Amino acid sequence: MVSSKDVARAAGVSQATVSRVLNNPESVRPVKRNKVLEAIQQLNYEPNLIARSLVTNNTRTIAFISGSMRNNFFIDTMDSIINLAKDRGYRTMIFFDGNESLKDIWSTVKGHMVDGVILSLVSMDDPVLEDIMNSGIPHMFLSRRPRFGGNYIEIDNRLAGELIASHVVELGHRRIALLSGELQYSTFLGRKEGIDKVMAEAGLPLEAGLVHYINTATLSEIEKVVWKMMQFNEPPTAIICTSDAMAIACMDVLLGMGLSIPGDVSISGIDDSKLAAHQSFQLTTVGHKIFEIGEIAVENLLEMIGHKEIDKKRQIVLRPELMIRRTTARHVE
Amino acid sequence: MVSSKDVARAAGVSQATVSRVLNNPESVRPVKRNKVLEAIQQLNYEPNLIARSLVTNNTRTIAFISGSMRNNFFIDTMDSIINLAKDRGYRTMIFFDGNESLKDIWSTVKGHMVDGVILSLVSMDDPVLEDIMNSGIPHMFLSRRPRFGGNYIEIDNRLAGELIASHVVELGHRRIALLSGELQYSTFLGRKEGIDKVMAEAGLPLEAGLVHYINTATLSEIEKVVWKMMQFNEPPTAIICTSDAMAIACMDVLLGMGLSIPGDVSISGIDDSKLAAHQSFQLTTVGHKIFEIGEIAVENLLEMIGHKEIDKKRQIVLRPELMIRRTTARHVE
DNA sequence: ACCATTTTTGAATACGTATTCAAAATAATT
DNA sequence: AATTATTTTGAATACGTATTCAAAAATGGT
Repeated sequence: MVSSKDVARAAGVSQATVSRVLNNPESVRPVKRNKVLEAIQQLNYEPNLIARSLVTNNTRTIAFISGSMRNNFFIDTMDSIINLAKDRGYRTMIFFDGNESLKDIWSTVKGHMVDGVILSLVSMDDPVLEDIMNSGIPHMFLSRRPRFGGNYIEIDNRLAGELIASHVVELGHRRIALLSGELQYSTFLGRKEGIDKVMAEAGLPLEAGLVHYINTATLSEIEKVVWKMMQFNEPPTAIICTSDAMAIACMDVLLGMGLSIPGDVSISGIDDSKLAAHQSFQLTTVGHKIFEIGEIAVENLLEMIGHKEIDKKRQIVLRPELMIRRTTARHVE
Repeated sequence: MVSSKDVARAAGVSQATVSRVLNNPESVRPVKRNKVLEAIQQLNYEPNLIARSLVTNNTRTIAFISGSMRNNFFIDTMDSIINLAKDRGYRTMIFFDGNESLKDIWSTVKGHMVDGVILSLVSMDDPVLEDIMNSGIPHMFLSRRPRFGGNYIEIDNRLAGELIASHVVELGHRRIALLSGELQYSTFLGRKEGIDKVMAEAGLPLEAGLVHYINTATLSEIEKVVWKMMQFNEPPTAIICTSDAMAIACMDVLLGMGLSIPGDVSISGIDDSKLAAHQSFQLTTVGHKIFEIGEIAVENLLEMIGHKEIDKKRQIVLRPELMIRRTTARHVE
């Protein structure tokens, strides 16, 4: 691999001068500068960003710890994060949970000396959160956040739950099922609280057999669970899913069983991912423009990286809206 | 940031010993080893992977130059690539085209000193391909490949085109439209050739007004184009799209116009992305297990990185299968 | 207890870059 | 032309790690 030393030799200057041509071209006289530029062309030289990072102590890279691409929420946020970061001159490294713990991912992220991190996949009480918040590495939690503290952006999950539950209740449904994510995640806890509140007020507390907690990383239980529920003497007439991804998986199962949506059963999600709006789904859901969530996360992160208002607490809660589409309908006996 | 020197000082050993504990623990006596491990714990030390890469000259990172996440083909391949690479101990950096040229992306990739690259987004005659193939950096082209040479994995695109066109023709369609990707990409060229062949043999050469070349990065023209075609006196009764992503976007437009699929018009894709199989789409398409494509690319790349059969030409062509689902139907006058 | 081997250790160095500091070259002023 | 101020340059160094090489320590055999 050709290095700046090779360029220096070819151009008859010192390595320092080559470095200057790269980082501060005006500081070197045109004659030499051109010689260097020629040599760079000639040798097809590309600066070693690794070595550069070592000395500058910044990588112009941010990390995004994301959930699986099987979930369109993460696709949408990832897309907006990568694109905005790129516009701002930053590269994004993507990390998935897989089966490693957050602790292991965090080790790797720290090792990569990224300038900042966006985390989308933390449970509320993970012991490593303390480390993360004290690490001095700028961070934004996106959607899922610690129980206490941290910089985060999320939608008002409680409200989201209330909006969707009210909608379903108002449509006259009484046997309502809930497919929830695991409650160690702030997102799903908040959503469920909102739903519980509305259901209680409506005098329709959720029945045990109709509430299921799904592993949102794999969604693997959904098929079995939905299939089973629909075999009941009185199957649910509506299934509230606390994410679009679950709703879409759920629809796949129901349609596969030959049921019609919303004829036989109403389905709803939460997130308002891009896919939910597709004419083939027209999923009723609640959310806030997803791309905006990702962008706000990046904007704030870059502010912190740039030391702007460094100690301002960044805890942003967006107000979600109900998107009534075509997977929910009035219940008729 | 705490370095191995700090650990060394705390443990009362040399920095070299700390390094050894990390990379070859058996080579240091248990007494010292434990002291070092304690100090590591104590100081919450994390090795600087950047610095490590600089000296080892490998990053245990591969790059994936991908198309936009708006296209499910790339989501599926990305997912399988990242996961398999992770299992093998490699991290994946994702690069998108955005509006930079492949040349610029390639510069960045080279700067990051990745151990290998998977490219999914090259046109056949891009001048930078020469550089890439001569760079000495192990590479695999995935799906899209150079006109000549290179290591690649793809499906038999010509056959894919033939299969889908035959299917549509056999269903009795005569006014058939084609939504093709741009022909500078091997993928779309091959697919169109297969389609053209079948259409010619059937005595149904494609009419000018019914063939459109779509910018597959944005898909932005699709709405206008489809809308326009459907206003014709004799609109097409089938639209062949040369990617699932186009087909799904196309369906969105048609359904939005109030048309029924396949009642009013048959739609087909190519790729067989996961999403195409969803009950809400049931898209007729042709392809080969996508996850396998990604995995084969990774396997081969890692072989090259590990210098196994280093100079073996890796040009793999998979045989696609026709997946008849529910978006195509017999044409009745 | 002695020497010969083998194992463990630390000092020094390399990786490729940016940056500091002092020297050299140029420009500005008299 | 001589002096001073300014700009441009190169040598040296630092970043944090892995590795080489020689010295030191431990082990084995007698």
